[in-house]
Amino acid sequence: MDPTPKLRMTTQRQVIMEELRKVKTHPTAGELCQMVRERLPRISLGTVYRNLDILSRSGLIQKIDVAGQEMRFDGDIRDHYHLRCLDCGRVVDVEMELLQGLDEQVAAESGWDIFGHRLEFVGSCGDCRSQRTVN
Amino acid sequence: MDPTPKLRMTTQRQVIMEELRKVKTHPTAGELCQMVRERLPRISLGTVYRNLDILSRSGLIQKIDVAGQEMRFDGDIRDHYHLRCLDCGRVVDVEMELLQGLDEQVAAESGWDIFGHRLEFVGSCGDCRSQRTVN
DNA sequence: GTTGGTGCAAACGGTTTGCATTTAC
DNA sequence: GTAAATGCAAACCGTTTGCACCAAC
Repeated sequence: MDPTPKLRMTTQRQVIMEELRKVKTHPTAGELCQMVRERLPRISLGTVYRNLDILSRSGLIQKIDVAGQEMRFDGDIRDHYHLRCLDCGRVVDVEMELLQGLDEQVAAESGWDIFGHRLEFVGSCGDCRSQRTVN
Repeated sequence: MDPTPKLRMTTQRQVIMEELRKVKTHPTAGELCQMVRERLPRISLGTVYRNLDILSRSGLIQKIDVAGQEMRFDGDIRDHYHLRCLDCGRVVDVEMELLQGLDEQVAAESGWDIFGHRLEFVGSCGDCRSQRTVN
């Protein structure tokens, strides 16, 4: 059965977590791999993916699969919402209270078990907007 | 510059729209291709993708890129929220009022232009839940 | 010493694209 | 007749996986 194989804290895993916690940019696996390579030049992208998967399953980081985009990762495990720029793709946190009662409302209406919700705002960040008005 | 090439209503495009509007299941491109092939056996998946892209850009259908999943398409173009089953992947509509004022609130807080938001509930549908309790 | 982890490269799967041919207008 | 659309197959790209070697415990 092998219920929960015990995690080993390897150098790679350690550094991946540290680098991810260091930034607020919600990097993709590839971006994070680049960051980690500054300290561990021989780390492979496959290892980064494997660790990001394990760490998010363990609840140590968050996988934020932003709609229709490359997967991104967040060292901040508190539940919060995101805002995505349609022009440059960057993702930032939204400072906003969590919406209360919605999950219960949808559970009652649908008859499903509701685990939670994902709210994502889409727009254009200041930088991209000003570039667009130039054109 | 070629600002907006004029759309031709081909048989393929017509049938793709008809089949998509016929169902409430938010099919993937592959699923829709299968459905369309009942009527046009020689249609290619590439054509389906191209048409889905064109139709959604034209606002005739909706692309619902559910986070981290295969892309799905919706013949219903009214703004509405979705509910996804984590076990079987199906996506259904949520009967719920649109949340008012959130976009303005986030725009004010962030300084971005906000185009809208996407709200997606995740849970387990009745079928999958009952299967799980069996195990 | 055991077993989980790593690096590498190949495979995978959804999506996009190049191109010669067909079709709507 | 012309430009847009099609079918086909290959390319693309993010992600996963198989495997031999390595390292945490």
